[in-house]
Formats: sequence, structure tokens, C-alpha cells
Amino acid sequence: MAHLTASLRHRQGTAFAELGLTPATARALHELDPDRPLPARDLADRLGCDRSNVTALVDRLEQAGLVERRTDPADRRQKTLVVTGDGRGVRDRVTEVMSDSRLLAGLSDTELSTLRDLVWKVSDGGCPEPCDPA
Amino acid sequence: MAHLTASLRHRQGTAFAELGLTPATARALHELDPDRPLPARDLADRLGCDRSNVTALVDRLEQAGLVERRTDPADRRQKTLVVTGDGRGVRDRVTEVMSDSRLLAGLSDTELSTLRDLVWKVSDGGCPEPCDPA
DNA sequence: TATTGTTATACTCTATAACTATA
DNA sequence: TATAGTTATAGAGTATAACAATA
Repeated sequence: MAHLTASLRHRQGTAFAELGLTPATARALHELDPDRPLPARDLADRLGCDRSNVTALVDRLEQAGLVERRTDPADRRQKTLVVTGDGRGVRDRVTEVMSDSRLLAGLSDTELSTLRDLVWKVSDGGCPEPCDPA
Repeated sequence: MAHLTASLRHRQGTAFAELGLTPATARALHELDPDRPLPARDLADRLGCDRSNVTALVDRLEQAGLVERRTDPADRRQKTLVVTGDGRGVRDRVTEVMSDSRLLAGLSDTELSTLRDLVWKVSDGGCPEPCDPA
């Protein structure tokens, strides 16, 4: 198990680095909806982390030209996050990496669905929150 | 997959915290041999990280009374790490948590061995080093 | 000269708390 | 007063580089 998670993280981290992203910024980009602006607060919820972290994450995505901040006219406290044209392309690559096509290429369809079932069975027993929801 | 790794890390992190350990110190303690002193350099190799990090990790384990530093008489550059009596008990608990008995309790023996086989098959294709070995 | 452990430093990730501007 | 985003700060984890002691 430890072997699997280490292997997964290492390969994804390397692939993300080639896109100029860290694992956290890659995941943030992945959680954004390319077709609909998302308030920063909602992104924090999706990432399961505090809003304060989203600021730095989006700073870097914005600096890379992948995301834009826009003030919501309806509620001027909110800033919505919009994926740019460049951002869409990079986000697609991130999604590919996350679906682990290379990683799972060695498995047959049957093995793949068996693995998926077992993984779900194992992980469903646990807390759904990745971070402490206190 | 992401769900599984997040769930795993969350549960282990919580269990380690109850032992007064962080994930990294728990893993360091786990990699030590309770019956044979290990040079700090070898611990770094087992953890797949730089020697410089081992210093702080062992500092905390030593402060908690779980590990002792001893200068190797044969090569006075080396300091060997010895697990104390207290350390053995805590290390046993860490090993239990890592074997994930609670996590895997819902699976039958057959399912368990199938899962193990598939996980091995998937992870074997990757780089065995968790960190950048450059 | 090469190696062991340490220190100093930096960057990423994440958490809390205080601040601002809105509402 | 409550909320959204920001800033400041802290700690864990990990990396590189330079250093002292030893080989």
C-alpha cells in the first residue's frame, strides 16, 4: 500500500512539474470548473483546506496565466475564478495525469474494475474529509 | 485512487498523532531495527530522503525517549540509532497502524490477496524511489 | 580527499488568527 | 454582526549547500 501511494505521488509530482505546477496547484486547477466561474471559497471547500491557502495557490495559477480572478458583481466580496484558454489546455493534461493512464495501462478491463471495486470498498469505511474538518 | 490515499493518510495521521508522532517521525521509528543499532545514514537511505532531515526527525524521537543516539566506537563519525524500551512499544503500535488492520477488516481473505496482487502489479511499473534520487 | 552528522537556508503545504471590504 | 478574501505567522516535510570531526 505504502509502495503504491509513494509510487503514485512520485509519478504525478514529476508529471505536474513538467507542466510548471506543484501537486497542490495542479489539484486546484483540476478542481476548477472550466465552463463556470467558481468562488474562491468553493474551491477551498473542494480542496478540503482553509480559504487562506487558496490565495497563494490562485496567485501562482494567475501568474502562470492559467486562471483569472474576477470580482462578482452580484456580491462584491466574492472573487470568482475563471480558467483561461491556456488554463484549459493545462487542466486537460492534469486530468490525464490524474486518471493515471500510464499507471493502469498494464491491467486488463476485468482487473481494472476489480481493483476499482476493492479500492472503493476499502476507502468507503473511512472519513471522507482529507483534512481535519474540525 | 485519490480517495483511497487521502483516506489512508488521514486515518494513519490521526492514529500517529495519538501516539505523539507525526507521519514522518512515525515512519522513521518504523524503519529502525529494534534489535540492531542503525547508522543515521542508513535510516536516511531507508526513508529515501536526505541525511540532513534525519537530524530533526531523530531529535524529536530522542526527546520523546523513544530512540538514543550512540557514537559508533568503530567509526567515530557515525552515530547509531538505538530504539529504547519505550520506543519498542510505540514502534509496535506504529506497525499495527501501518498494516491497516481496521482499514482492511471489511475484506475477505480472497479479496485481500486479489487487492494485494493488483496493487503490486500497478506499483511495480513505477520508480521505486519515493523521492527524487538525482 | 571523502564521508558522517549537523547547521543554515529555502520552498511547499497546511493551519490559525487578525485584518479589509463588503453585506 | 457575519462573510469573502487577504495577510501574517507558524510548523511539518523535504531539498541543497557549507561546515566540523573523522577516516
